[in-house]
Parts: sequence; structure tokens; C-alpha cells
Amino acid sequence: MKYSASKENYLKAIFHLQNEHAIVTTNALASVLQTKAASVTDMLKKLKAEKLLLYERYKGFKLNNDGRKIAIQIIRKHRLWEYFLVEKLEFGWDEVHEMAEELEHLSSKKLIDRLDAFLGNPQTDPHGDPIPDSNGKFNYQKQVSLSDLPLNKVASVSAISEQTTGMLELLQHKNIRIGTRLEIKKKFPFDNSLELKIRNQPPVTISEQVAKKILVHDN
Amino acid sequence: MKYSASKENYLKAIFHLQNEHAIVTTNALASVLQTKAASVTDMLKKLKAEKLLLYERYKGFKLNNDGRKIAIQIIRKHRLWEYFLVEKLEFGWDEVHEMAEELEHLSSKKLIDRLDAFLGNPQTDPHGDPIPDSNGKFNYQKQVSLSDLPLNKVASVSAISEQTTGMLELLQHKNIRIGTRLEIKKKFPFDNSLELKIRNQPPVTISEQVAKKILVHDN
DNA sequence: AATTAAATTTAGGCAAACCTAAAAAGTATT
DNA sequence: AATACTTTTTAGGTTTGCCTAAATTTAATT
Ligand SMILES: [Mn+2]
Ligand SMILES: [Mn+2]
Ligand SMILES: [Mn+2]
Ligand SMILES: [Mn+2]
Repeated sequence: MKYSASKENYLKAIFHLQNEHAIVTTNALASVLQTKAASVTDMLKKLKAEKLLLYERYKGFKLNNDGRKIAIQIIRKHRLWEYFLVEKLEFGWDEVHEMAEELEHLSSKKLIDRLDAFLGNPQTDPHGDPIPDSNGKFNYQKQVSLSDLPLNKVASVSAISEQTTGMLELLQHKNIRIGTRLEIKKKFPFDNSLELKIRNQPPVTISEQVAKKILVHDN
Repeated sequence: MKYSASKENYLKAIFHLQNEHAIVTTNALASVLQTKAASVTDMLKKLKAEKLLLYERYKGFKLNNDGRKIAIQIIRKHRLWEYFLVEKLEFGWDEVHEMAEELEHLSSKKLIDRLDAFLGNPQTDPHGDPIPDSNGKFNYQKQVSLSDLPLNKVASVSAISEQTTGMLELLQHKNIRIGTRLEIKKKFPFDNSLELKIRNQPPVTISEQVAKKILVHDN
């Protein structure tokens, strides 16, 4: 089965929305897809007819198993291509989303599996989001905000929850990226700023605002 | 300017056709694009309206300068992606065309220029066809059939004019690929078979049929 | 419970890219 | 030059994915 880029975008958007609220609404979907509610209703009928979606008019909707499977494969493609763009073509993480939005619709399954191998089967994309394997399995790991990490406990950066160019610039300057292992050496109650230690580097200080946006897992 | 994948395919096909016959016909184009003449006429009107095509009804058509520029950029993308697929993802040259047919429609110019750099600015694709640079300049080199190469003259394989899986298999077995430097050591008039010498390898024999399909440039 | 407001769906249209069948133009043949 | 054949174009449809405006259903307020 091959689906249009438009349908794939709908499936992916529904998947993301229903991970937040078990039932998805027409307006919410229209808003993320930057389209109109009437267009969404049109597509919902088609997706239901293709048995990818559970949908009763006026009652909200969610993906069924088949729809979820397809959504996950698109997310896999999106994130692998983002990884490629950052790691191989040296783009910044703030530049890759739009390109991946196109690349995720390439139809060859073999291409994406080869790409995965070429990249060394990465587990997370440049934004720290997990990359599902070719069977659709995610490798979730519990994330904590850096501002909640206890003193002197080593953790590794798993994601940045605000992916703006400004944030990227700040983190690049302080040598913090996905995978960086660090620990908190001091907490200043006055402004909740933190002093961090990264292996082989002088200590760096970050503000509370920044610390809140850095997610880590402590393993 | 951003053009639909369909329009890009038309432009590219016209470009290739007009390199053979100065004027292109509706039926010829319909045939390479696997569509119907009526559909071609529809699109010709649109391309003319967008000032990419010189076209008078019933009189044939050809690309103008703008149309040619776009076609060349699509060919550049096609061939760079083919190179990527073969050199980095280890596909065979007989497997990559369909995938490149999709990849060539990605819209980011920056992506393709970064890809070009990542690949080391290759001059030819896996089929030996020249890759235009980002300004649209081709680096043509005169090609001769291996069956017309004189004895003991070193030449390098520049293209294979029959790109079937069978041919690929044969050439792989004999260690002949694009870029291979070789010379003819013996010609057997009986069946026009050739004995070739490749550096650091024992001599190999190929048939006339194969020799005719191997193109070389002698420099 | 009735009224009002918000969310959703339906009705009717439009553009892109196809199609088939019929008409028109150009080319060959007698 | 008239006729026949081939090529190309036009006419009229279809599907996909989108739109606006109007109707309908559901939810919130009085
Ligand atoms: Mn997309
Ligand atoms: Mn991402
Ligand atoms: Mn194509
Ligand atoms: Mn090629």
C-alpha cells in the first residue's frame, strides 16, 4: 500500500495528537496541519473508508492499528533523515525539519533500511526524539528535566524541548548536545542557576530557563 | 519558483528528447512519460504559459533557456542521489533509478549542494553520465566504444550503455566498473572478443557484445 | 429548558493532472 | 487535387485535495 503525502501527513499528525489527548478533534488537527476544518472532515472520511481510522461523525477519532503502524513508519523516516542531515550533511538541528517533512514521504522501504544501517542504527534524532526500528518499536527512556536532576548525579542529555535557533546557539557555545554526559555541581538558590561539569571541560553555568528545557536520562 | 513533480518530469523528459532530435513531438513525449498524448498537450499549454517552453500547436516544441535550466537542476539532483545510493548505501546501479526518480523532486537547493560536497563533488553518476554542477555546467568528455579502442591504449571506463542486471553481474564478476582503467591486449578476429588488462589483475576476456556496450574515454 | 455559542459536517466549487472519444490539422498516397 | 492515414488538439469527465459558506449537531449559559 502506498499513500499520498497528504494522507501520510494526516496520519502522522493524528498520531502525535492522540499521544497527548486520547481522542483527537477536527479543529486541533486542522490547526497543526494548517488547513481548514472542512478539509479535515473530507480526509477523515477517506481514512475511515481505508480502515486506518476509527471515526464517528461529531464524536472525535483516533487511529486504529493499521493507521498507527503507518504513522510510525513515517516518523521513522522523518527522524532518520533528520539524523542524516545533521550528522552527515552538517545542518543545524533547527534547519532540518522542513526538509525531513519532504523526505519522509519517499516510498522505498529498502532505502530507509539501508539508510538506517549506513547511519549506524541511531536511537534518537537530533532533537532527542526516539527513532522507531523497522518493525515500529520505539525505544523509550524516561526523561527528567535537568532542573530536577539531583546534585552530582551523572546523566546524559536526551532532548531539548525548545528547538529554536537561539537555544541551539547557546547550547553549542556551552558544548551541550544530545548525548552529552554531565552532572550538576552546584545549585544557586538565589536565581536557580546551575553549575555543570562536563567531562574534560571547565565548569559552565546555565540559567533556570535553559535548565528547564534540557531533558536528561539518568543511567 | 517551485514546480510540481509532474512538471519537473515533463521538463526533464523534454530535455533528454531534444538532445536527440532538435524538435520534440507529442507522441514521443507521451511514450517516454507513459501517458497519453492528450495529457501531454494539456501540460504543454501550461509550460508555455509559464514561459518554460517554445510551443506552437501542431508544430512541435522545445525548452527555452529557463526550461532548460530547470531540467538540468533536476538531472543534477537525480544523478547525485544515484551516486549517493550506490556509493553510500551500497545499492547496485540497476536498482537506483526508481528511487532517484522520487529524490530528484526534493525542493531544497541547499540540501543538494551539501549532498554534493558530502559526496566529494562527483563528476559522473553510477551509470557514467555527467553530473552538472550547481550552475548547470556539464563536464562532457568524448566517449568511445571499447570495441573501437586501439590496442595497448590505456583508457578509463566512462559509461555502460546497457544497464541491465545481467550486464551488471557480468561486469562485477570481471571487476570492471565506472572509472576502471584498462587497455586492450589482444583482439581475436575470429569472434571479435577482446583480452583486457586491468592494473594488478590477471587478464580478462570479454565478448564483442559486451565490448560494444562499454564506453571509455582515452585520456 | 430555552437560548446562545462553538465545533463539526455538508453542499457546492476550484485547480491540477490525468483519462477517452471525437474533431481538426498535417502528411502521404494515389 | 482528392482521399486516406497519422498526429495532435479539443471537448468533456474523473479523482484528489483543497476552499468558503451554510447547515447541523453538540456544549455551555442563562
Ligand atoms: Mn510531510
Ligand atoms: Mn525531530
Ligand atoms: Mn521523477
Ligand atoms: Mn543515472
